[in-house]
Amino acid sequence: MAQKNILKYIILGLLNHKELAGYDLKKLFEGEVGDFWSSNHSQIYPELRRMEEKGLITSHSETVGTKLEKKYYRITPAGQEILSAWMHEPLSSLVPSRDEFTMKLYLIDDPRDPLLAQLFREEIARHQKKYDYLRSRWEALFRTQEDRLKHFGHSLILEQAIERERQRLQWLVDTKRNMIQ
Amino acid sequence: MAQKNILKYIILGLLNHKELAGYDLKKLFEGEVGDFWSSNHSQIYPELRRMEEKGLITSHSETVGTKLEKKYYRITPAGQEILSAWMHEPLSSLVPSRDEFTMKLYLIDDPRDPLLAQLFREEIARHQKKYDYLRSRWEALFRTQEDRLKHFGHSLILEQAIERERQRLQWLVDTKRNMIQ
DNA sequence: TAAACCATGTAACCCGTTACATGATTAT
DNA sequence: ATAATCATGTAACGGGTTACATGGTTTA
Repeated sequence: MAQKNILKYIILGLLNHKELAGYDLKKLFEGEVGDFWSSNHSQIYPELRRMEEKGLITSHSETVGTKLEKKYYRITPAGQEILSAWMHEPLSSLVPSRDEFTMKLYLIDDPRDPLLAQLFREEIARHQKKYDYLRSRWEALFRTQEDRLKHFGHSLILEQAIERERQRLQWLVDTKRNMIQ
Repeated sequence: MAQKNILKYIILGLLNHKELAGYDLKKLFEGEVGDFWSSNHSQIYPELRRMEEKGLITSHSETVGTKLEKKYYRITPAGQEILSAWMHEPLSSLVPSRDEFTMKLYLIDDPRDPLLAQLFREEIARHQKKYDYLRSRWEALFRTQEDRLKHFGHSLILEQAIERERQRLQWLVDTKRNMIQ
């Protein structure tokens, strides 16, 4: 085994709410799910086929217009069992973060290296942008308490991501200021 | 191309300080570098061979004891240029975090689901452990100002990681408390 | 003398990305 | 008309993990 196939469980989890076609899943990964997980259609379609072979999902086609076929997938009891088992399974161990900023910073051993300030500027810009984006997502999705309750998990991870970006930005700005003078 | 080969630059950056054998790199990835990046020897050795073929590094063998050979690698001017170019290159875009906790949380839409509290307990335990570990690493490595200056980048990313864990723990504890009652 | 560690390699496999490919439908 | 989007697939490739494999050296 190389890595464990988490995509399978994500798909099961999404299908557990309602039936979806591969294209719908792709759109979800480009939209609201995409803030936390992404996947390309070239990975989704073969995965769906394998999951159907294993009996975790079933499919039925519907025609859109006159010729175009849309293949909807629905979770089976077997699939729900697999999903539930995964949800109850302990979390696997934390993996190192592995971002480029961290690694570049690690390799700079001289506080006077001019690269240092540039690196911080870049990282600050990246995270500021992400922070703003996530906040706008929250505004769009969870302004009312009703929306927050209806998609409880989603609102939680979005809030957590916003907090994470806020904290990271603050650390970056503080550390940069302390370094420069 | 699938993913970009960052390991190459990490290795170049490590060899830029002093010559190292594949086994030394493996040990670094199990030790202080491992907090932020990890790699197996099965990936390191072939990578070193490819890098030597491209002229980024050179090797010379030394015998340990009477028979055991240790193959030391040294960065070449060509390798230093590649490393410097990467260091000056803009950071590539942020990728979604993709951890299991986040995804499981996303799939829980009911605030009363008993899985919720269990998930938080687990995640808190994981991050508490990581937090304690990172703090002990900092204590071991950077108690004196001299040590901090000597390995400036390393001390910075360790501090950042500690802050990150601290903030995440706080969010987890606060959110769990608000949820439960 | 046996266990732990040093030291280096290869092979199999899976995941995820990019690119190739085709055709229908809708919006401008 | 034509561009954008819908909809579904396959192919090639690189990175990373696990397992297989071998032998030397040090330590308890």
